[in-house]
Amino acid sequence: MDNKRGLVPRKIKGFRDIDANLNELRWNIINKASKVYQSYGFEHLDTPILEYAECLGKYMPDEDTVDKGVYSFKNPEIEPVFRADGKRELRDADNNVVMDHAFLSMRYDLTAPLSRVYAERLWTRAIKNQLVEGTAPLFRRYQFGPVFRYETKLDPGRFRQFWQLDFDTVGSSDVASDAEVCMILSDALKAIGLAQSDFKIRVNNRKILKGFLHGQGITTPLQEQAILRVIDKLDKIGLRGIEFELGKGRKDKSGAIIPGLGLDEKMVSNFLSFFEIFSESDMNRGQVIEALGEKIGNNEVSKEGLQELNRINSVLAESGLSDEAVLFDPTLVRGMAYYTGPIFEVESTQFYLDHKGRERRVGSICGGGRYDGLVKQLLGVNVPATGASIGVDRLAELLTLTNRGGTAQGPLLITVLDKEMMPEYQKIAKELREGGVNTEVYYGPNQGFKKLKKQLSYADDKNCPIIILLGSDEFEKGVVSVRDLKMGREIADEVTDKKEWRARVQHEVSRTDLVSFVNQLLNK
RNA sequence: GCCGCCGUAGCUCAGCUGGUUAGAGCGCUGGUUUGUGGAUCCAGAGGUCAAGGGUUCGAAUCUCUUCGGUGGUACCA
Repeated sequence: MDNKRGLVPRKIKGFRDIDANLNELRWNIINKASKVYQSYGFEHLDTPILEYAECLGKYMPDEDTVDKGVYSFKNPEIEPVFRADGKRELRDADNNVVMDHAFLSMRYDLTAPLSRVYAERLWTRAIKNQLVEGTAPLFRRYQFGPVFRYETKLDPGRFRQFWQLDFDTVGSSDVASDAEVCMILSDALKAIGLAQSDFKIRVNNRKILKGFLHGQGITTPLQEQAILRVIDKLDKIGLRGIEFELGKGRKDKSGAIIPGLGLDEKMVSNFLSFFEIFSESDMNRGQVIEALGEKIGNNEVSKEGLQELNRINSVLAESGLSDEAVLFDPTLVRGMAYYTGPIFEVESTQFYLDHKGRERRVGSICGGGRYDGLVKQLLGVNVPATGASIGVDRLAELLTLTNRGGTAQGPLLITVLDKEMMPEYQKIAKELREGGVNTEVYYGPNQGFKKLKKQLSYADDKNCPIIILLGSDEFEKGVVSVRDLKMGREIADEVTDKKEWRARVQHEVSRTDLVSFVNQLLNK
């Protein structure tokens, strides 16, 4: 029996190949957004794909395997191990430095590497206790690139490698910088090509909810998390669903039983009365602030949160961001536990039809918030930070699904009618490239007169704007046949006659005028 | 992770109350056209019916397990 392991070319589950069209879309998103980020003063930072697992804020995995959604493995080289205070290497009984293999992780977002970079720069000051809260330097950077998560269930549109496009401000506790996050997101999405009506930026402040929960006697982080998680589902399951999940639990339409948190009825009704006026309301930002003021009473944390919202509102108002563009939504939660203040989410308002004709939506395309405690794990000091991230792949998917993806433009193609004329083809190609035209000479099989058709379909598949035909006929006349495929595609529906079609798109051009003629066609 | 549905050619699917050589459309290859897109017409290649076990004289069809997909649900630093 043949028990040798075989080789099959295949892609790892949850990863994907990106074709020319998607790449064009992706880079268009990145370039447009980056320009906006730069215009606000953010600098471009890149960090490695791999980091020490401990620096990413995850627990040390005990085996070299995927741990809690993070791809990790043991570094093949050995390095000194540090003492708990981080100031020195750990020593063994003989006073030798302890060496070991560190665990490395692939980054699961761009925020954790940012805090590593920031903390690394301040490290010497921190261990000398020279770092005082409130004096940490300002650092603003943007970053994009792939991040990796080991997802166990791969829903459509959810991948194990995907791109993020982040911008963050570290070192400012002023919530005006949170208002700025909204401005940047709005500018960036518009630069990418979305209309104002295509998206809504929703804003909330964790402090308001937190204070309210405290007022209700919810104090442990675990309880808090559980309740926030339920509230997060409001727009999905509605007030009734929230009522059941906070209380006794419920059965969903598939028959699955969702256990409830078992809060008592009094508390549940308090929650409901807090949220009901905000669920599906069309209050403007000022009205939400007013309504919240009545709801939160004297709770200090909530009041602080409300004041912050107020400040954000006044900045937004002066920045021309309307109540339609940015709205305050006290029911917004967001999953991540590390957010400490204002939180943001950008929701696409677009619907699309899936292949079975069902109406669907892409949902959240950006997210972010203030995370004043993130660097603390590394430096022991709170450093304020806020920022947001555009989900590049989500957004690309949205643009594709709503037919705004576009097709990547191919090069001009020089067909090969006669192999003997290859030097001439190369010469023309060189001239065209020097004239600024992307030019490909056909190298595939099917060269020659008889196989021209194959070369033409190749050009078609590659979305080439122009093809050039040069055989002995043309050569003797000192001309080149130039076919405008781009125009050909445009008139294909109205012109059905083959000969007429060819007459309209194909031109004989003198060899000497070729480059300028081609450029004329391309710039038309 | 849990529950439901599904898994037949590169793609979309038909065939399934078990019965001889498993079909279609699109795509692909060649021809129609010894130098011209899409179209037309003709021909051809391509499948151990997801994998493995069971029931049976006989399984794409029934059954079990695994894997993969999908719709919910949970999780999402």
